[in-house]
Amino acid sequence: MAKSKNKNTEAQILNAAKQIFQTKGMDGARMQEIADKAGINKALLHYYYRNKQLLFEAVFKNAFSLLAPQLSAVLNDDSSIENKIKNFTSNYVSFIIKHPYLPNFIIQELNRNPEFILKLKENKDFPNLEKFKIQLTKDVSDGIIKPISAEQLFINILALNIFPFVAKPLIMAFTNTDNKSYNRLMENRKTEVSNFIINSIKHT
Amino acid sequence: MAKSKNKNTEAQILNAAKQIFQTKGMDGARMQEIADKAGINKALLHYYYRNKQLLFEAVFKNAFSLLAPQLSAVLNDDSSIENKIKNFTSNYVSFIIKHPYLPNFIIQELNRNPEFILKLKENKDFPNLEKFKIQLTKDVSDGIIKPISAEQLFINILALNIFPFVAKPLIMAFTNTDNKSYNRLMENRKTEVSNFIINSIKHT
DNA sequence: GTATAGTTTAACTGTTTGGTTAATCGCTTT
DNA sequence: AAAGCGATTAACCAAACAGTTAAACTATAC
Repeated sequence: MAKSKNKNTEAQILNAAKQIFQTKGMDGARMQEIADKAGINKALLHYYYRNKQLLFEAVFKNAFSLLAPQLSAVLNDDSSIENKIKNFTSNYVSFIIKHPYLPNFIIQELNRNPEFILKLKENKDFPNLEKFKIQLTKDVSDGIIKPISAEQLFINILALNIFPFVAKPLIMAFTNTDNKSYNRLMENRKTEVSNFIINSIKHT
Repeated sequence: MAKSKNKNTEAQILNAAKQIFQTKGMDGARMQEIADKAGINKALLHYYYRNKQLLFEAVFKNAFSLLAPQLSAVLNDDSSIENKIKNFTSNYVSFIIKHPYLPNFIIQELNRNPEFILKLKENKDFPNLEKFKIQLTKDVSDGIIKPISAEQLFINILALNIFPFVAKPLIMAFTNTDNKSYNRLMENRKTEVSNFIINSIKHT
């Protein structure tokens, strides 16, 4: 079984590392805990991934490669701005439910080490605003959409969708909600948020 | 000089701890590094604050006590909803410039330890939505503002204002901006964001 | 069946880290 | 001037930690 276990253990390690790193961060994670969660010896971690930093980077890149396509969808598909916003908003909530710790993990670790994103930017799949910018400029000059820069609109879309999950404990406290009703709030946002954005930018 | 230095060192420690904890987080911070930054011996940290956890809590509570009044302003002053949004949005950007690491620090540490907010909720100054809710309900039934729940609107206000600072490295990469032009973007948001919100919710 | 090569482990190492201790310093009081 | 006391330090300690090593295990090739 040894050789067939090969790929299996490697994936098991990555999966365990994902759980630990995404909840505790690079500094809070312990190699021993990852090994325990993967059900293997600690030395085996170093056999597959040479050290903590490399294991972390594998997890981080993997996480980012899940998030990036979600964003690229808003920026590069061929539908109208209005539809892009609608689709992204409803899809993103579903996406997050599958990967609840992901956005916070990425944001937290990028703040700890901002140079890290330079490596990611070299990738050709890295989200790019150009197409979105052209489309928006056209819609604005056509009078479909009120004047707004692509950067500001993009920031607003990200903010309204991502922030409620990143700041979940804080917002739960302010709004006095438990987990169940918070999830209901988030479920409502699938349509609330896109209406909110479109209301704001669409010419009447 | 010893007794006069008393209050001075305690504040120096808290200040150094603030800088280290807010940039590196609880797990990434080192007691030695805090001592060095405060210009004192490591044992003196334990003399004033018994251990790392208590020193951290002092820093955290201090940070939260700066943020809370900013939020309470939106919720409890007597101006119109429109003015609240305008004021908060422009004030918040100025506030952040003075305390750039603060929102991220609070969000990050609350995610690491969500039970921590329970202690804070006991405080009577803890931001409360009740007044805001009543005001909004009235404005909605008076036809001044389009139907929206207080929770959703409050989340939107926080998201649009706070997220760009929390996710700064990520957004800088997506929008291809350096520090200078990012700050310009943020400066523009002082008016952009409040217009964006008011456009969306105000009845025409 | 045994040599080979990749996989896995137990045990170990060196260093970092939070925290302690006992001594010293310097001001104030008497 | 010396006793008293809070503030400060150097030196130390035990635990936790990332990483290493050398041996054992297991499937396959010959």
